[in-house]
Amino acid sequence: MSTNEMPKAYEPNDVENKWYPLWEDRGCFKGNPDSGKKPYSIVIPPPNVTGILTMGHVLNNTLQDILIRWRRMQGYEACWFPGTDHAGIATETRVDKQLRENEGHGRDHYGREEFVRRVWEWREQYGHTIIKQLRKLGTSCDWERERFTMDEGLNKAVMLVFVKLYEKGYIYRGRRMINWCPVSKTALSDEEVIYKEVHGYFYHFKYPLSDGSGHLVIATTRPETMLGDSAVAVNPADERYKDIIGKTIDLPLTSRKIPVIADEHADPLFGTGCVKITPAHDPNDFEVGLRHKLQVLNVMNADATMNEAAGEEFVGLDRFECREKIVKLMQDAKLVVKIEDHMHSVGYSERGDVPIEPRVSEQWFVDMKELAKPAISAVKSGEIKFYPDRWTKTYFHWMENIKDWCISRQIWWGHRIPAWYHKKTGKIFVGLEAPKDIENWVQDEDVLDTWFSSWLWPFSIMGWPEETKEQKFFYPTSDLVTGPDIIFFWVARMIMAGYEFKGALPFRNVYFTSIIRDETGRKLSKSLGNSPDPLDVIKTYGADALRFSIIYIAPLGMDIRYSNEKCEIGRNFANKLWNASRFRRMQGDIVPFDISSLKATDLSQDDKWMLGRLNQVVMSVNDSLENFRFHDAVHGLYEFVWGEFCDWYIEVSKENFFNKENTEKRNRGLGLFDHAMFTILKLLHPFMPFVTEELAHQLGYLADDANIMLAEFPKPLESAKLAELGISDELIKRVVAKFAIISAGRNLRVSCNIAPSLKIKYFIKPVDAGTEKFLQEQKSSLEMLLRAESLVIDANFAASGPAPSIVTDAGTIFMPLEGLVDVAAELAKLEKQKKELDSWIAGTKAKLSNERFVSKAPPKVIEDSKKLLAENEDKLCRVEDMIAALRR
RNA sequence: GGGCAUAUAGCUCAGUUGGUUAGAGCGCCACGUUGACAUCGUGGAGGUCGUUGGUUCGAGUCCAAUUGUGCCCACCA
Repeated sequence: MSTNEMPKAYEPNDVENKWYPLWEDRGCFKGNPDSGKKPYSIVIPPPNVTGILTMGHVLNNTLQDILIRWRRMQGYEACWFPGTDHAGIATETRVDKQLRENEGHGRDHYGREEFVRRVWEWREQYGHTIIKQLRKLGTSCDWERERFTMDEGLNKAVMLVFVKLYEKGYIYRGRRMINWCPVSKTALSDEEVIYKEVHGYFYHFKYPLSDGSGHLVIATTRPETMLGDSAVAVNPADERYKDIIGKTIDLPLTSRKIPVIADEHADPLFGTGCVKITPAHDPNDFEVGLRHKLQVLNVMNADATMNEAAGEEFVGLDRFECREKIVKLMQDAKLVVKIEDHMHSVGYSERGDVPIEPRVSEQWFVDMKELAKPAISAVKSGEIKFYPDRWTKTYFHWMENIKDWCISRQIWWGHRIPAWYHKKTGKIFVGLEAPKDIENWVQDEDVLDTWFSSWLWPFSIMGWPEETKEQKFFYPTSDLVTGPDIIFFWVARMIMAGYEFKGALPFRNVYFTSIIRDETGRKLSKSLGNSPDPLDVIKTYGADALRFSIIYIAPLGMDIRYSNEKCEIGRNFANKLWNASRFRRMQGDIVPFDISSLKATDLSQDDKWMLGRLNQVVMSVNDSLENFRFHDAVHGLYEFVWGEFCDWYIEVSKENFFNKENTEKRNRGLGLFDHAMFTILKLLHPFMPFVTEELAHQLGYLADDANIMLAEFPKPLESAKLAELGISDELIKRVVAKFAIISAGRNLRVSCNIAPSLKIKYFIKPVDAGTEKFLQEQKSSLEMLLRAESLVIDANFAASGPAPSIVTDAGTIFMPLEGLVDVAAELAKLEKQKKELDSWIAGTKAKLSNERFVSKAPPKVIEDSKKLLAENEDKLCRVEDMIAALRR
């Protein structure tokens, strides 16, 4: 081995492209239900088949990959089930658009059967993009188990569920007011409506009474709907309008007379207290209409243009054109009282990005109330846990007020509703198979909401309704990682489906990810152009860097502020690992080493410190991951690897490594280094799969055909072993204090402008005999780290002249420089330190002499305070001595 | 209108059950190519924890009020 095999800087691209196919070929990702190990499973939130990888996917899938790799290394039979979602409306829109662009005709030109065929074709050609992209990120999904929500097996599951729920009476068909998207021309569920605060106008119109006795003033934000008005309502308790109830109105711009009715819906305190009632175009009015048996007059077409019922002069107008025209006509007729600016929230269609239109139509619904019950208690009892826990509140609120779910969609791409209508009798047939005498029946034209297949995902992906080994072994799944934006769409419904159809929870833990925003806090979106392409980022920084950085910057349960530059954190860190490994390679091949035969006498204090800290890190990484504290795990590792292992351990090791004479000692040092490095690589592997695999091989820790991703995840040493090796918190503290002396020595050098290359004399006056012995043993390493010409450790040291010095916990370090010392500056520095100590001591003394503190605070706290007080008093003495010496 | 979250260094965030006079990264300043690393090293400056009040021997950490910000739900004709 020679160093020129390892370039100075880590180049991730080749490494990543090399390992991924190898892992896949070697079957590293496979989940085997017969292994006899403990199961650990995750189902991917299926990305839309039309989708391309976004930063949101990166975060979400990195988290899942961390969990799955960690559990796999821990010895679980880990299986990550991947797949894609057919995304009904999105896909249909996409393919329709493409056909229009390429062939000049939209979907209607082709007819249902041909269009659906074209969508499948499209899916074959483009539908695997995101799956390929996920591989670039390093996700260790069991790709052989990839499923699509329109697969035959999943279709069977969907059909069966529909029939079962129909037979149970939970699914029904009804004429209801639903949310209608005029662009997609389909019904939507309540959850697919996005409310936006928009600026509009509040139009106050006069509605003349038919008997000529005057007029009422009504206010509306949607003048175009007046063409469909069926009544004007006033509150029955409203004295102002008592006498008008029962009269009729001549509805302007129409030839219709509509009644004035009394209904609680009218709020006497709002506006004029009179409200126009348009049963076909407003959900509240629809209810009023039902109560009063009013005519439901639909004045719009499916695309939200006005229909014949609106009147001749309005037919064909778009609803917004119609609005303007009506306002104009009302103004001409002097029926406009006023027009006010008005901010209000308007429901928009998620896909079409236009205001939805309330519309009365025949749709299929699921009555969710019974389904919700076990799903509520599962989360209440803690059988299913949410991380962060606060999402349970959102969940309960929705579940406890759950509404019927509108599941039919007037599109072609999706699972077709298994309902047939008899041509003559109109009878409804619902079943898995079409009726035998099919010639007498027509099938329902609608397809099911995409989520009606997604909610079965945790078991349909495992082959349900067939009884499969996979289900027996991997269901319920372990953890679910998803965004809180689909808690209702997906998470809640999966829980309901799990209990209803499998009789068991679908997953035990749900981790809700953060939302990714740009640096200025805006949501990432295509239209804002602030959405980086993860593949570009991977090319520039590496997949490991992207993965690591995004976890590193993800605050717990809050939004992430992302920018590409943040990936430098991960890139630099990968490079740091690379160079630490490069350094190791320069010291020669790996040597035989067995941690279990190690004795305390084999170890330097620095070794013990390093092993002790490494052990703490092992514990905390495992603990953090158990609690889904990814951020903590990553920060702990970063800090340890960079700030402790590289900054101190490698530096102190150099003395040993560069001295080739004591082979035994040197080899032991190399072995210890390798033990630590391999442990670090394993700990980091779930976060940075590629570079860790590469380095484990570069360093010779693994056979060519072995993989770090299948190595055992580090476990902490037993406390007996730690004690046996002389590793304790006390020892760790001592070594840290030694490092503090070195930092102080460097500080002295810089503050006196001593060239770093210049070797100088240092003196250390240790605090006590124990420390003196401890430091004395490590004199040569101290000399090296201080770049000292010489170092004297002497409890009785007294500077002969003015000597810059710094007082630390372990002792005082001096840098005597005859003639070069700026006495005033030194004094100022010491005075500052004295002042700080004085005030600290005064504060602590006051606290300790406070009777109530002494009587109420826990003994441990008091003891610690006293100990610190003594230490700091001692420190103060030393500082004062120094000041006196300088003044002499 | 209801709910959830959040407010800590110039920026982005840590800060576990209240207990040394608050930490990290980036940025900034100074110095530096010392036999892993300038995607680097060494040292340094910089916050009193949104505001007010309270509980407590002791509060960034608990409580109340208040202000700002973000999100969710409901509803406003």
